[in-house]
Amino acid sequence: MNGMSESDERSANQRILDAGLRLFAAHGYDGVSMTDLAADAQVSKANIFHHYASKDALYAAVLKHAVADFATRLAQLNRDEPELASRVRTFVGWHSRRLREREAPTRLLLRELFGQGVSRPELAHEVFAESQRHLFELVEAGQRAGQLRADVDPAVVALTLVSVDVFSFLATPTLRAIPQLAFAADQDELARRLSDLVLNGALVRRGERT
Amino acid sequence: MNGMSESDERSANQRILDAGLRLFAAHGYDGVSMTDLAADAQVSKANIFHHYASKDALYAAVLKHAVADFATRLAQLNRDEPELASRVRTFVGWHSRRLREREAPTRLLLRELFGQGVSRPELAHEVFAESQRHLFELVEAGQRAGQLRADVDPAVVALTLVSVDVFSFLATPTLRAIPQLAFAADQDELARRLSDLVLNGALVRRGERT
DNA sequence: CATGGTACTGACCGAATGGTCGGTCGGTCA
DNA sequence: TGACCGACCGACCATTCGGTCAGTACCATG
Repeated sequence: MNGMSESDERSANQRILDAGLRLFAAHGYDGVSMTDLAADAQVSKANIFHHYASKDALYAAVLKHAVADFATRLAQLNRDEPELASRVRTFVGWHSRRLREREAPTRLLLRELFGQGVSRPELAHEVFAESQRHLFELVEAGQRAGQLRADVDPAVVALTLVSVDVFSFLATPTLRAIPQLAFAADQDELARRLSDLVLNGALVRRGERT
Repeated sequence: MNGMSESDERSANQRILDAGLRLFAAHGYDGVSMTDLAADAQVSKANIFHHYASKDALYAAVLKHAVADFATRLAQLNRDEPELASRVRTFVGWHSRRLREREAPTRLLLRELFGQGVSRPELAHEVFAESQRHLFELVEAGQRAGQLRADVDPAVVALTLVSVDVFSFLATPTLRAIPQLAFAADQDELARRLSDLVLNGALVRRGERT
């Protein structure tokens, strides 16, 4: 039995990692001091340096965990949905929801992806490329099935979908304050409207209606 | 004649503001020290405090200038372009280009917009809302002219266009490293493909081809 | 010439920073 | 039992932080 009085049975190391994830995600590398970290993890500052050689090393470890966490969950996309429109809608909603429910790792990775982090770009890079790959395949499958135009670049579709998801996630507070855009704070509503736009386009057409 | 030996005839105050813009945009509020600022502006640290009451006050001033700079240039959108498709393409290209050519203020404003700044959200908020308003009008005009579907929400179109622009801007280094997405680093190419997707949609249609 | 105001500086301050050190404690294994 | 080890801590260190202050140089107006 260790000395921890109540609850919080996690190892000190785990608490450090958790605190790092939460604080670095919320305030950025420079916005968090080792003293903050130690207090949040209920650990002595010296103990953090016992587990990690430097603040940089801790940040790197936190980032690595965030990446691992993300990568594991990426594989579970449902491929068996028959209708293409709902497959796209499902992906967008799922992606959008995941950003929010894993807010801390998302923020951390985005910072790296945007090159504003302490520059460990390769990691975030991998995660992003992976999620894009999934979308490429989805679109290409739609093209092979003859449901999607052959002359649209799958990359534009993929880029568009995740861009809107990411932007909506990051700008949520602002969007909520603009009545016309408030819908974007609801992931399902966003998925519905966005996939409709991307699939059907904004121009009027001569023929049918979906 | 002041003591400045060569070139750099700008006032000290202006140099401070410029340094603040550049450094805060690149490293964030916490990532920049007053000593860094002073060195970059070729001014004594005490002089900065002579012009601005605190680091916060300087940051606020820098942010205000960035906003002003942005707002002035926003009004010059060409409304006389007859064809709708090229109007959209023009807007996207122009917007995307402007983010890049005004990189520092853009980064500063985005940080605020994403709520990761020192929380002065109202300012960035205004700028964003304004650019969205322009797009709303563009789309609504298209709808009145019968060129755009009446049942698409102008807000989704607007959100989509700026989302992709912003994401492409922020993630440029990453995008360049992914062959399929490298096109997004070229603003004109991005404008072309994005506006095609948003206007025409990805689904195959029975009738014509654009 | 005095006077006063503004731009500007070097030297300095207490607090906070990332990081170190000597040492305690509880367990493991020979 | 005793040697050893990793987890852990309080106290401490040099440096840097944002900010202050007394004073100088310069220019305008009386």
